[in-house]
Amino acid sequence: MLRLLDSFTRRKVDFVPSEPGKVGMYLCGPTVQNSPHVGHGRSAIAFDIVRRYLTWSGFEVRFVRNVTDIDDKIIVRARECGEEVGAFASRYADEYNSAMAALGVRPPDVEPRVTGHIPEIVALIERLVARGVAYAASGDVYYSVDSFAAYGRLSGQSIDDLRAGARVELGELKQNPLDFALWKAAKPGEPSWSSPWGPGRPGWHIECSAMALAHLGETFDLHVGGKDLAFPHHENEIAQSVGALGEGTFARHWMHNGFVNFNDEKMSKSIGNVFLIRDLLERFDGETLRFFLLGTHYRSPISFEVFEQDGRAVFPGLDEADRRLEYFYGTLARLDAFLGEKREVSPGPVTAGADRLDPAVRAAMDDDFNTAVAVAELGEAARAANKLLDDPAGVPKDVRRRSLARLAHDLRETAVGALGLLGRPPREFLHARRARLAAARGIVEADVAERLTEREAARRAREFARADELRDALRAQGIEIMDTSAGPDWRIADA
RNA sequence: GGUGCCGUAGCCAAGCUGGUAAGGCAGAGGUCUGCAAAACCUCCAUUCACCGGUUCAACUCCGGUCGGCACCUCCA
Repeated sequence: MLRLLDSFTRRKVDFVPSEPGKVGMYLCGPTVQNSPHVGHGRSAIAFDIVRRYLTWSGFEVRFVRNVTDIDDKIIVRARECGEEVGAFASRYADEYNSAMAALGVRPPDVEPRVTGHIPEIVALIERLVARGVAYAASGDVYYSVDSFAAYGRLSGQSIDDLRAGARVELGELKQNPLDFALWKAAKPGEPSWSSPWGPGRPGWHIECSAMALAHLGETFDLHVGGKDLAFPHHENEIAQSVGALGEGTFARHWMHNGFVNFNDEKMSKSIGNVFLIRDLLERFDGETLRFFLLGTHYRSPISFEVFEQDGRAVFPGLDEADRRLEYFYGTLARLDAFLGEKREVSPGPVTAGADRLDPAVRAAMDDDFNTAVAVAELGEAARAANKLLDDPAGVPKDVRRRSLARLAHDLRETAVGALGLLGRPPREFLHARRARLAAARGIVEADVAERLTEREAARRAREFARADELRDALRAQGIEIMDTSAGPDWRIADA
């Protein structure tokens, strides 16, 4: 039974979708006004995992992730760039999607855009006005938080608490400083759509209500997003949706992911400690970033440590993740080499531990998507595989082969199904990694191959002194030679 | 001021509907190897910021203290 921590009730609950076997899920996607940073990646990956695991568990998931392609900042930024708003937003939406693809995030089933849902938004606002929970003022429309008794429940605050801390100056149009805009009257030169209140555009929160309702219906199972969206964004979404449709509508459960912190402080554009995904991708494989992020539970803050060494940024966590991924893919490569073409798992007994990965990963994921434990289980399985590969003593041949086939199969199956990891041919990852590290150190791969051949000749002639000399020379460059039964191979030594 | 989160070995990080500390990195020793590397094996927290309380039993529950972070304004 899958259990998840519902951030609305702050309790772990059994997850039972309203319609058996089917799940409707909404994630607040990006406001496309800038290049995506690690925090965007974490959120996208965290919920990609939720979606993947639900799907892998047999649910039919309808996953909606919107693109907010019109808002104040987009207008300002587009103007700064001298670009037309629509083209500007599209450009960043494309960048977002390609960055997420590099992180192994699968595209949503539906990717609605705000500008494609103006009629739905206007209709929802009209409904709120008709119900008396929203009011028009000089071409704007505001939501009256006082009309919604449950306002603040998601974020655990009362209207009074919020009002006390509100830093917003009381705009004369708002009846309560906490009231928020559903519709904003157009200022000269801004993109606008016609509405019963005159030309304008949607406020920040209404679009998610409208698009979620449009694509998932009046009630759906999961609404997810970053912790920072809980207030006011998600709070307002609830107010709008329940305000328009009544009690018991909208999201049944809420999930929020934690932040990525930089040296223990939240990444923030104003502090200037934001790490762009595209910059990190120049140095690390997208899968490495994903692996690193999955090492921490989605609700916990991730400390993204960075320090400078020899004038160059060093990311210890990413380096470690990269090395670990090399281990996993290396294990898969060994398994593939052993199994050859016959990789199917035959029925019959396997060694102790060779069949525990699948249930262990499911148990971990069933407990509020504990990816850290799932990854640890992957490690246990890889170790068991390597051990059996290294030391066949005492294990009947057929049992050994079957166990290794099972391990190879489950390693991939669970890693891909639950975590979106280890889905590539091992050689591809291994060679890409080596090439990347080699390039960073100015090592020419062809030169290494040449020296390796030279050393092999020396070894064959049993001129070990000469062979060792060549190896030491390569090691001085940070290259490690690995003599295997299939001939010499090499890797970049760990820093 | 209001609200919420966090503090587990040198570092990263699970566990927290109570029953006696997963995993990874680093480190030490070992197996394998012509020598190595990789891989594998063994060791590495009598203790979970601190102080009280509840309990037969607390890292896990309650109260308090200290320290850190976040939200209340745009933010994944």
